[in-house]
Amino acid sequence: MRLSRYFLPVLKENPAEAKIVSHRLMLRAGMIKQASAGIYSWLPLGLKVLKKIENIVHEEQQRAGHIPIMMPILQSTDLWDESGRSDGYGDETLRVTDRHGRKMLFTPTAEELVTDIFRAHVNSYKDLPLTLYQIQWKFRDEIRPRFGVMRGREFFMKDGYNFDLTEEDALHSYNRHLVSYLRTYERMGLQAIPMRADSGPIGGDDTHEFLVLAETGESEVFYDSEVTDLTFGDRDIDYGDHAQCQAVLEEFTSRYARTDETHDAALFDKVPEDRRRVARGIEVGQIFYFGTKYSDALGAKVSDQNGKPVPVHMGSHGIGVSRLLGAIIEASHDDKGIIWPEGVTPFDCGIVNLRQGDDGTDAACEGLYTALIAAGLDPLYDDRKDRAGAKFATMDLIGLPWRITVGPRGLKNGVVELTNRRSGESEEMSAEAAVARIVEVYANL
RNA sequence: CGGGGCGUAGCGCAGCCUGGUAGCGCAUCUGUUUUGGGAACAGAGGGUCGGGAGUUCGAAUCUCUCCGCCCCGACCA
Repeated sequence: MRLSRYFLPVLKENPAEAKIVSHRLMLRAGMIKQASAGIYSWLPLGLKVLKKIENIVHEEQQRAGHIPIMMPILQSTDLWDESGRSDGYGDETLRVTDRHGRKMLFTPTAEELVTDIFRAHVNSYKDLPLTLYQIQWKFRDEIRPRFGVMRGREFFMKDGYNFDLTEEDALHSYNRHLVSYLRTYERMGLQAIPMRADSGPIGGDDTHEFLVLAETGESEVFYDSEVTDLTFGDRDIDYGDHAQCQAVLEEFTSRYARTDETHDAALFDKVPEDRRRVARGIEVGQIFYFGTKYSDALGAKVSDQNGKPVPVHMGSHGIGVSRLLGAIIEASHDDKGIIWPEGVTPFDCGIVNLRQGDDGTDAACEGLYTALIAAGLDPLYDDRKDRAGAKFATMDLIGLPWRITVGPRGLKNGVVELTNRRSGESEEMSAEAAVARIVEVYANL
């Protein structure tokens, strides 16, 4: 993309309403525009990152064998009357009445809808296990929306639902989700720690929340510092293997790590004192096992091996996709702006032309631009006739991980400058070498 | 919902107390000179001062009312 033809409305000054860094930077980098309290329009740069995160979530869900569907944003309240959860979300549920007087609500979560699909079409244990998921807009009429996309009223969420014949199978689904979530967050450059949590209105016995440590997090968290040493990495895992998934769950959840909802001071005291940590965290996901709560209420049964109808065991699992943008920025920024991890960056590399209009630098930049595109990358070329400082400030603000700077001085010696946003380190090399280096970085993701 | 605050140009703000018909910085547009870390000069455009009602000869300013937004708390991906 050539910046001169893009729509990137960056702000030099901080909007007054934004108090935390991720919100400020998203507004300043021209990623979002507030439409009303807790509701945002996604501008081109923000939408690009949102889609990248969405893609990673899709890929990891499907790698785990989960099947994408899409359910409506607006649903009838009938199913909620049936599940007995009409007031489950209370005033957070935004209700509307259509022209015929039918009561509808904006989907805050979709256990009822998905269970209705299941009961209509699945009748045999042979069709299990089944996990359906969607990435779709949700609406919860938060008492006090704040922090930009971190606590919006409208938000983009992946919500998945597993259906299993037995409790044992359903707990494997739970574990499988935990494993797939660990992979998902790591691909975005995030460490999200699973912590024992409270189940809230979804209900259920087993539940873990995934927390990204950040000073601006809304939850207080208590953990054994050893949990921060754990990484999933790129280990090979068979998502169908119960023992393997169970082992990962034990590896990542055996040490003390809880949110304030479930914190147990006596247990925490058993952690060696030098490893006890109290911090704040941002919730970016949660997994639940709730057995037959909804299948009983809604009559979601299958015939078992003996031909007897039995209610299915279920769980539900969520990742806050739009919230993740805020969480990533909270975890990865400096005083100049955002620092995107390569996995989610809106553009792979920036090209800065220090002397726009100069035949030599123009030609060199065009060459780099086409070479990067030919290599399958997505560069952003700042071809505006602007001063260097302004271009660098924009690049730093929007946080692209790599930047190639092209100026007449370097070109005399046949070199361009390759800069890493995170380290700030620059290196001079030929244009070909710079392209090769960036290609290599993204190939290894 | 309880407590606090704000609403004046795209963004950040002053003016309000003590009424006299709107201003500053940034951004934008034009021109000239510039160009290796947010350029300089000259000029220009852009506002029913959140809406309504009232007081007054006269309201951004005083009064009432409605709306919107932000911050602290209870709730949540």
